[in-house]
Amino acid sequence: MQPGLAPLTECPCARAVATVGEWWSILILCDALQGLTRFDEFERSRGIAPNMLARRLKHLVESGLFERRLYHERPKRYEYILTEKGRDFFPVVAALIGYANRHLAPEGASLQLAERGSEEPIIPITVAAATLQPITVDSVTVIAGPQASTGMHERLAFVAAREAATRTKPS
Amino acid sequence: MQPGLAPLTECPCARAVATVGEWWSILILCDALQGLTRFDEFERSRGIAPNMLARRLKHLVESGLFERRLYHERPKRYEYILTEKGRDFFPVVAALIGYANRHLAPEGASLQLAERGSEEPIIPITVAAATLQPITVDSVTVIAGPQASTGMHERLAFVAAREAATRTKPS
DNA sequence: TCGGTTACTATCTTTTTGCAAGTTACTATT
DNA sequence: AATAGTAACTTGCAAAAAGATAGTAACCGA
Repeated sequence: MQPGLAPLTECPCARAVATVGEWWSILILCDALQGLTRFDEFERSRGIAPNMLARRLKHLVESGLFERRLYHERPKRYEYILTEKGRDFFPVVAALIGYANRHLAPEGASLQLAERGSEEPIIPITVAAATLQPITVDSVTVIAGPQASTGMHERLAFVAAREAATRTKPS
Repeated sequence: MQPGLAPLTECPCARAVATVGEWWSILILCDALQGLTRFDEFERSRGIAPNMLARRLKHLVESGLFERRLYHERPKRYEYILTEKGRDFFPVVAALIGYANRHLAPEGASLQLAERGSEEPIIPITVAAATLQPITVDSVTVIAGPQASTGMHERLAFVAAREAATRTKPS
């Protein structure tokens, strides 16, 4: 009755989580977006064990978020610089920082976003590109995209049915 | 020379990741934001093992993102409904979906955001609340918040120094 | 009474994490 | 020349977490 699981790899969230979804990857990206590039900088910044860091960096390089670049021959020294794909992850990190400062920092923020230059604090919000209307549960849903599989369509149909049912008998 | 690690718990990213940072939590939230509420709905939606699901749900309830509500006495049946804190995670999920559709779906999107009602597709962007300017690596930095510790200030000073250095000798 | 539903727990195996230590290849200092 | 330091890792191993499978408890409906 309920849709079989739409293949895990089809959901964009699942893909994102498979790429950057472990604990450390997000923190490493966060550091990188703040300008860190070198192995020992990441290592010391979070106190991550070097084997973990090596694994995560390898994965992130393979995923195309970092480029491993030789910056010094003899001895070979590498740094990890963000690709365009990596840099474009910033909005997600920004949204996460916004969320954390709203809900997970009752005593006040320790870190916030600011305009580069003026240092004017920024509060991040996620909006629809076309209308600039904020994205909320009440105003926005998900729909099938052009490449949606049959399974995905079934799943969305199921969710829509559930939603209609709860609206009839709200609480 | 380099700052000792600012305590892990102080970085908003680290807090967010500690709360919702595992693989499954984000996917469960994603489902919940689409309207699923019941144990077996989550279970079938992703094919998650029931022990895992129970653990994750417990954690999310303890973190205040879900409320476990009895919807049927005898036999006791519970559903998991999002709290305000849980619903406010939607912008982060939306940003993630946007990222995944841009960079991780070369063949095209299977799932996209849309206006509730009109079903008009929406592309999510993260902007500064005050100016509505998009948040990018080039235009936005992080600065210390009012509650920043000494360690955090040191860390940011280090990052700023690094950045100044790379600007002098760019590549 | 037999099967089905819902919401789990229990057990066990596999995988991942993370600490500690070691390695390689240099440069800089004494 | 010997020692110390830096940078970027790798290796080995114990502990923790994940994940598959199976079982339980309380009902309902035919």
